[in-house]
Amino acid sequence: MTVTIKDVAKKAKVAPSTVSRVIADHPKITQETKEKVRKVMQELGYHPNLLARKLVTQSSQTIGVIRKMSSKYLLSDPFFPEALQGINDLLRAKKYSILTVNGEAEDEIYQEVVNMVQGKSVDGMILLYSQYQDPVFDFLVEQDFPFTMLGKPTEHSNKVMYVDNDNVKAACDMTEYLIQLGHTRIAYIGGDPKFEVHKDREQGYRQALIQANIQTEHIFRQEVSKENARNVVQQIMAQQPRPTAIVTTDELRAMSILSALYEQKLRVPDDIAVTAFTNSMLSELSSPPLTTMDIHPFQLGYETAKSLVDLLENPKMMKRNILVPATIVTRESCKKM
Amino acid sequence: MTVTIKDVAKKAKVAPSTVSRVIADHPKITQETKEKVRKVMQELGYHPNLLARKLVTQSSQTIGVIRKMSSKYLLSDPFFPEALQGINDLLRAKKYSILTVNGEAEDEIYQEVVNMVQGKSVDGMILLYSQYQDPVFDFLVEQDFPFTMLGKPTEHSNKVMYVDNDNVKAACDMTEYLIQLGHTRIAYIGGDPKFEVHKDREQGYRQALIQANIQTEHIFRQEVSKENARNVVQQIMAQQPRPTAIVTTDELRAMSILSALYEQKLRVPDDIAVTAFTNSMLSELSSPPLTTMDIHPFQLGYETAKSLVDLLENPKMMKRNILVPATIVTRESCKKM
DNA sequence: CTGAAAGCGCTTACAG
DNA sequence: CTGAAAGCGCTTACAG
Repeated sequence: MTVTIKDVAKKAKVAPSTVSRVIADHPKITQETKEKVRKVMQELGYHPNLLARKLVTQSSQTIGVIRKMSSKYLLSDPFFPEALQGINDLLRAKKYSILTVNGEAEDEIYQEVVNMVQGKSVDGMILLYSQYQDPVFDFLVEQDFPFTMLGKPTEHSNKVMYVDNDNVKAACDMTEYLIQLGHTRIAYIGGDPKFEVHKDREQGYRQALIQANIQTEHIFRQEVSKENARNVVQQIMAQQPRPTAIVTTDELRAMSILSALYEQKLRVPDDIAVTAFTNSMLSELSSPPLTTMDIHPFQLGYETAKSLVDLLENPKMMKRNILVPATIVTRESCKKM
Repeated sequence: MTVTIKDVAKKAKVAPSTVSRVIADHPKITQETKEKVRKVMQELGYHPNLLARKLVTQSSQTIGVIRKMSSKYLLSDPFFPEALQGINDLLRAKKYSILTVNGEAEDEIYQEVVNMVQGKSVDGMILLYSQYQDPVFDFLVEQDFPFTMLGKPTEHSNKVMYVDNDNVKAACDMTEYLIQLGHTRIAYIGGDPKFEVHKDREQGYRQALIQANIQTEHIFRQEVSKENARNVVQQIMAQQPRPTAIVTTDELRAMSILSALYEQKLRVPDDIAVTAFTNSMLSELSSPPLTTMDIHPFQLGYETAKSLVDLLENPKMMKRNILVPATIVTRESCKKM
């Protein structure tokens, strides 16, 4: 029913191997035969079966992209679509397909990853998160399977290639920016430090305070939700003297805080300053627009994919990690004290 | 190097076909042989090569999910992650893998889709958009390739299965809601009607006005951007008498409008009411929280995937389309006149 | 209940 | 420059 290389060969009166070589545009086939074969391919409506090619070449030309939704809010974080777009663009250019895995349940993800690797469905993997004691990570390291991470690994960092911002520096820079604006009482609202990114940003915040000789730190760790935001805002406002600025680690978190402040009729930036990370469209569209650390999600994704492809093309390459500089974009959510 | 079915067969002293049957848990193999073979599989660390299986069974157990980014802002629209999650969950449960295609350039997407179909890389496809005269759509219909759409097709709607809201009704309901609140001058801000969803929602808006005997319609079609929002708000405010409510068709659009109103120091809902569609976290987190038409993106995605799997399992099934009811969620962005 | 054989649709040394 | 042959790793009638 489907037309195969043999059908083309028969009709063109050549061997199947010749047809195969024409498909690959092999240099040693005469222009004449190529044209003849191509004409027949046209006539018969032939299209190579990729599955068969993959089986014989032992290469799937496919990359698995693993995303872990540790909580519902991560689903909406605009960081991921932008990073995925970067991965997508690079891989498309390099003729790789993308097989996605995303889920909440750790063991579901783990099982899918194992199947993909063992079943030879992918040539490499990209992990979109970095978490302490992650079974997927451990499995890939143990199998010595090619993969790269968007985010700094918590261990084996000499064996694994990753792409990340310098999150310590980024958070430190953001906090320093607020200090320069005259703030001295600055709160920090981030996520669970079992994720490397949150651990680093907390540390950056602390570092800035220390360097500025500020004694009191205000660290809040929470899932993003409206209720949590109300809670934190209440706690912050109850302090004497109260903080005048809030560093948050992403846009949804920042929006939840803006929302809680709005309910309390607190004005941003007049009553309190708020900052975010990521710099997607949300920072620009929120009211007021958010001063944000632009971590360049697209480029992070792009470079993560590029590192993986480089590794696949040259398995013996020296490992290298890439740090994408993060830059502050100032908008109306902060002002000089 | 990699251990195959043959290696297992040899060591277990059975035929390769027997090993294959053990993997498939074939009922006619004795428990005894099964155990023997499984033990050897364990010892050797055998894992079936999925590529080989797919080749011989002529089935990829993979679905292609096509997303088209007609503009940058669509990248950040929280509708998509939620819908994709629904697709993901259903397909995982049914043991299908997901191959994603997304891009801006129409011909790039088209080329990838053709390759996937011709190359037998996928068993079916899901289209996450519906657009007039879309080459991908035409190709799939012409090939009679199994696919379902999230969104109502512009043509061939008898041949194609789709899942959607009743967008005419949803927009009509939303407009009527505002009318019930006492608004009579209501503006509508949506997207290009070449996309079916926007065509329908415009129509629903019109329908509500007609039913309420309101003569003047205010329709704005625009890409989402801060500048466009400023522009539209300016136009709306310049009218005499000016509209007192704005229907927008998604959350990012609504946020851009809130943002422009905020700049103009116009208060929502006191000076003007604003509504949105989708009802992701953004509606809840924006300031003020948005009254939104909940279109249940997760369920839309889930049902779209389910329809496709049903079709694949039973190619002769009667076509059926699914409409997911949309429901208004009221929040603080509207109030009685 | 199990095995021998053919075949899925391709690629790639090896000859000539 | 092209062909015949083997093989990628599986599954599945067909026998027995």
